[in-house]
Amino acid sequence: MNRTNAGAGVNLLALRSHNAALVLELLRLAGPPGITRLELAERTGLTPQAVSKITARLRSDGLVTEAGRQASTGGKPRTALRLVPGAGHAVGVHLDRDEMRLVLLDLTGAAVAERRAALDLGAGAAAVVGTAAREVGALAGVLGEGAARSSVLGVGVAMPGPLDHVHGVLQRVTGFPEWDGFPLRDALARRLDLPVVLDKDTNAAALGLAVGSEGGSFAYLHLGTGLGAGLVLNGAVHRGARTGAGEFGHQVVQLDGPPCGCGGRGCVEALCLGAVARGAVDEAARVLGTGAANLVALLDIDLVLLGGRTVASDPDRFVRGVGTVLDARARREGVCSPVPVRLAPGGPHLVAEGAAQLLLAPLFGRAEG
Amino acid sequence: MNRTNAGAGVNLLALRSHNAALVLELLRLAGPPGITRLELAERTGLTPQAVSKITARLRSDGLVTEAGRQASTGGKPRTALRLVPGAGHAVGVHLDRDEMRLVLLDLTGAAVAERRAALDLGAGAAAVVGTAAREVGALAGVLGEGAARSSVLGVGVAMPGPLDHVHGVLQRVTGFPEWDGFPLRDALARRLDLPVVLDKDTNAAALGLAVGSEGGSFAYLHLGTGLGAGLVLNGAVHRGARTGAGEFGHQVVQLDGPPCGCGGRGCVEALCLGAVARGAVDEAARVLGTGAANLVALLDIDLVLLGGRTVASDPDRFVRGVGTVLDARARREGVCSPVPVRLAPGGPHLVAEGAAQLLLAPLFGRAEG
DNA sequence: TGCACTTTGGCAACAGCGTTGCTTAAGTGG
DNA sequence: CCACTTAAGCAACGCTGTTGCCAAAGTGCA
Repeated sequence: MNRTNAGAGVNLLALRSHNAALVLELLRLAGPPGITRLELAERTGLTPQAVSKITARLRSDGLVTEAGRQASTGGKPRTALRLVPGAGHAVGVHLDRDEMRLVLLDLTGAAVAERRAALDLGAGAAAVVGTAAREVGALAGVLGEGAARSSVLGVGVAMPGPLDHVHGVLQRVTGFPEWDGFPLRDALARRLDLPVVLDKDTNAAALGLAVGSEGGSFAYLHLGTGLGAGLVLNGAVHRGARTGAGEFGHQVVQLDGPPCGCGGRGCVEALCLGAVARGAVDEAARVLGTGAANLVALLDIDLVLLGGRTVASDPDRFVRGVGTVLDARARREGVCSPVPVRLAPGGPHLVAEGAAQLLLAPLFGRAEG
Repeated sequence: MNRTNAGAGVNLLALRSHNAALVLELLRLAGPPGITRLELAERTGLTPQAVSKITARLRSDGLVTEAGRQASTGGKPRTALRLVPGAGHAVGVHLDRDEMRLVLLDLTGAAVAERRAALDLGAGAAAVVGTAAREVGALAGVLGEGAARSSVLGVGVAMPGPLDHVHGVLQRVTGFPEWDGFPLRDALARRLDLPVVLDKDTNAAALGLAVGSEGGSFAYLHLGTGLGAGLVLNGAVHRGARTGAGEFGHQVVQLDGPPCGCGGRGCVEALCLGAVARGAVDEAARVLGTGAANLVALLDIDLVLLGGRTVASDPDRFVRGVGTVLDARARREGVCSPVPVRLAPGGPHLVAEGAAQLLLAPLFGRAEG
């Protein structure tokens, strides 16, 4: 359940869905081999009987099924339970600078289908919404027209910020002033007659990476044509009240440094991309590492994941360079185990998959934060 | 309730205490004038009847009492409810470099008594624990020996980090290696036979400031002999898994800048305090503002509060200087309303009061994060 | 092959939560 | 004085997780 803000009173209905979501989340983490009722009971702190009742409900709803038995330990063997992949689907749309990537995920988060299309933001809102709607329709078409089709929970859309994920409104699309303040979520929702959720690309990526990992905190640093971050704190994507969190590119790491396109001076993004343009990848990694170290120290992050086209152009050097800075900083602070740096897994569909996870998340108790 | 980690299953007992805590939190926010049952129902989302039952329990527990009636709006006037201040107390201890400050708070967070004592960390753990225990005993003595005395929930201790608030163990006390790894919480708890909670001074300050404000996110920047931060995200103190969050002083804002005592270069703390030492307060404020702007952008913070002896020496210039940097950054990013900067309220007892709040917080549903 | 033992997991009864429907209490206003 | 309005408790209820019990389904030794 959630924070102590307004309307956080919990009645029996809320309790039920909370516990059901908790069980679903553990089932999702368990993956195809499944998890037994007694393990669920142990991990939730609920009694085995409560878990039996909850899983019985989930089974009769078609979300969960039995999946064989485990080896006996001297008595009746435990029955494994697992998610029914086809019980729910979600579409994820990644609107990037020049192309649109779409994925269709099942309940377990596995990609069922993918699509790509060219994207021209200059064509205006109506055209883009139309294209997106057509692509979503075509993608969902693989499910046929029966129950599978109606299992689509909705569409998640991820794109570069700034935007407002609460209201689903774009604030600004650099280079295309006609998009200022466009209510993309509602426009697409009306067109598709499906729930739509809008979020920043970096947040979607972070959510995609957070799925399948328990609790923990990490930062996803995306270095492509720009530099941004997605933050996961205690297992939840941290967006801030205005979806502004993760603005990492214009962190100043060199007071009165070289000017940046944003009007500031000494921004990480400018220093980083400038170095890359000069072919000084190691220097770029060192700058990125400095920003990452600031972030890690400020938030006590467990893990740093790197991604984006620029990183992908020389992944090892970036990972090594950032790691070196973090290690040095950790050693100075007397921390025993430095924060690990890794290349973000997931490949080119990471953002689209994360966008789809925006709709799956509520099922598994990951509230929108 | 909390995150989806382990043991987050919610049974009826947990539900009851959650809703009770929610009601208590609203009663605390309402302060002396109190709040009516129907308002509580509206704000919690529970039915009036549920609130009646919950408040009846709280009244029979002695935590809540009726406090007059509101003006009628044409029918039976609503009855206001308020906390019973004396129903619970908590002691807060602030261990600073050279002195120890203690406060005794009642359930509403009001200071009932205060004490000060000299502190010599060089005297060793046993001596300090002894002094602290005596001071706590003397402070609690004002409650007499009856029910009031037994209403003391425990003792919160706040001191400079690094430390581990989960295990209540100090990691390092700069200048006094004999304190490395000292289990202060357990030592004091055994001595006092009371629950003890340990946290960083900046976190305690942030908690103290968070009490009485709803939801929201803010950063408390403390500039004294060092520079640290306390972060409150969505109404909860963000500590990180290792109580490391808020390490703000050694954020690098000038790559390869002047060396800092920590071994790094271009840390905010070194630049800031260096400027202050040179009498360049405006420059110090500008540097602090740069770090603050980084933090605000990264986390989408609503408010920045400044405190600490150095800030107190020229508060207006610091507030103005930091505000200028934040405003400029906000304007560049096209944000309509810049993040406000204010002097932290609360005075010299802020940290000690926050330390005491560490024990009151669970009653009001503010889980330890 | 049979029986004792272990372990799983459903059934039934139960306590306790918030909810609903209703009644009583305590005001206002004509 | 009485009709009306609003607050808040009482009683019955549905639903939650819990407890106690028992059938089901294995293992392992005689």
